[in-house]
Amino acid sequence: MSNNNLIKGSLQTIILKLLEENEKMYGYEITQRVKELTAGEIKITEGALYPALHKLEAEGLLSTEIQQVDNRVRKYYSLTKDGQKQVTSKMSELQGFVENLQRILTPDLKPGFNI
Amino acid sequence: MSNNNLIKGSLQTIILKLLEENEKMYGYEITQRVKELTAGEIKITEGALYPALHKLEAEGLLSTEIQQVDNRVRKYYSLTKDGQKQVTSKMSELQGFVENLQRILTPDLKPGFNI
DNA sequence: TCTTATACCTCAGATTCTTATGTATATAAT
DNA sequence: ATTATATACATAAGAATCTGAGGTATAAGA
Repeated sequence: MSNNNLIKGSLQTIILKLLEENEKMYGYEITQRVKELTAGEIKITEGALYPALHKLEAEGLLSTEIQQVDNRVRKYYSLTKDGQKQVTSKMSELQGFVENLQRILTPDLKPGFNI
Repeated sequence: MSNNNLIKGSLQTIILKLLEENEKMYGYEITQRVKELTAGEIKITEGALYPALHKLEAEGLLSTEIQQVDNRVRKYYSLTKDGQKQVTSKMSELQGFVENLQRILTPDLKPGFNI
């Protein structure tokens, strides 16, 4: 509820990874999934999510498909081929960063820590 | 060397934690320590570091002390009492965020993963 | 009827970074 | 003697990414 400023830079990876697991999702669904997975501790704001989705689409990593559900419009996003490739590299980039972070912040457990 | 955009938000915590372990450090020393701890994978740029140090000092978390070493000026930073308190909360905030990130990104290992 | 939930969107402002630039001394290389 | 690299500080323009507020619209529950 206030540590969300740490998200910067990892939101794209979160979106891509969720779409790798789910085939297709719409924006609102993504916010709810993240809230659910983190017990409400991380809340993706719409002001961050939608611009991020639009950017990923503009970069060719996501494709969209509009559906009508109960008179409501849903915009489904799914990974393109380029997007599928990017998931892997974005994930290892983020994992590598987290490992480096642990190396800096927990100097006691240097050799092999489990993630 | 390009995953540095993920640092956003965690630089303050890195600085505070290093100072908790080292009593006092100067800016250039911090950049070298981080480079050394991460095998050169994370490079703190001066444009990011110095403003961050100044901000932490302005917030009363760090105090400074200038020293002359070989006709060169060094500005040593150390934790104030407030700074010492903040290290703990910033650290648990960051650890909590990383845990939530793992919950989102690695849905396979939900129960108890080691960090 | 009003609030909450669902579902999309934009935009001003804040924060935090990168990259470039500037100053200055010391040392190693050419 | 000069140039490049290392040490050591700093600022500033611009980019990227977020927060928070606002807007539109439908559906369901109080």
